[in-house]
Amino acid sequence: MVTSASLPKTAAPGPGGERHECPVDAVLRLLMGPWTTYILYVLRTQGPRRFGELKREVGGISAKVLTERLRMLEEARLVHRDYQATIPPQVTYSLASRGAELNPMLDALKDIALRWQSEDAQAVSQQAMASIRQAAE
Amino acid sequence: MVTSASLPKTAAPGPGGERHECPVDAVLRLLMGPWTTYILYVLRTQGPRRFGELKREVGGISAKVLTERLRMLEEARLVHRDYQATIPPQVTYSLASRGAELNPMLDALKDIALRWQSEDAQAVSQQAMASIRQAAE
DNA sequence: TAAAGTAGGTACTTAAAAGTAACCAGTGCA
DNA sequence: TGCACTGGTTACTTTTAAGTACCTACTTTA
Repeated sequence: MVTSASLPKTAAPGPGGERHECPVDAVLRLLMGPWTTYILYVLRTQGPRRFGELKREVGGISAKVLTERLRMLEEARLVHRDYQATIPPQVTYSLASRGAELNPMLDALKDIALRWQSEDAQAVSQQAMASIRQAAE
Repeated sequence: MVTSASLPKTAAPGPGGERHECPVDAVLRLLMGPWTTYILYVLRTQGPRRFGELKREVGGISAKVLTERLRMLEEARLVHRDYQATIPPQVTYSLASRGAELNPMLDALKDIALRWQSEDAQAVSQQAMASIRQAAE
């Protein structure tokens, strides 16, 4: 068993026990599942969306998982849920202020990710060129 | 099935199919599993470490999962593996330059995470105070 | 002689997450 | 009349990830 006192503040301790010690990990756990960043991306770029619209735009997601994700994001106050008890009911989801707070971080992450991707693509194409040259000998 | 052409560049497409479309998601997938950020944290703050040391410092992790994570981080070139074929063999892991590139992003994420954590703690304590006042009436 | 440490690998089990399909109420539309 | 739309919920199945335990080969130490 891991003694929590011995763990640094940014630790992600054992899966069984005392999880929510590291705030960084807590935020990463919000973003990590499949679909989550995609949902946030749609709300960021397309603006507020109703449940059905969201489900159609995030093509392939099931209603169950979309509901789970939205509930989780709502609980973390990253998105806001507006329920109108009309018939049929009208539920609109929008990015809350906390969602917008993530933007600079996500943009920085995007810069890194794109740079690495192009570096890797370059490395792969160079490898391919090398093996073509080798085959030509 | 989702047509990849219809997906925005930051999409995290269906779990079955074409995953590695979104570079942001690709990086998040590196960081997300349990232990991963912890391993990087140890290498960032403590410097290069051997396998056994790492296993002891990341208390509670199994050799299997530590190996998996290190292999994944090595393949993504976040971590460098130095193998010395001595007897017994000596394997040292260190943070590669790509690992250091993540630092600004992780620091920004840490700022957000800590702010949210303290905000939430404050909200919880205010709620507790309110229910105490209510009980006192 | 036997245990402990080196850096893992392999097989099996378990638990969590995701996917699939059916269903709800109430109304509009053909 | 019967299907589709609204925003989900529930039960069931499948997939995936993680955990546990045991194994290697060689050396040092007690």
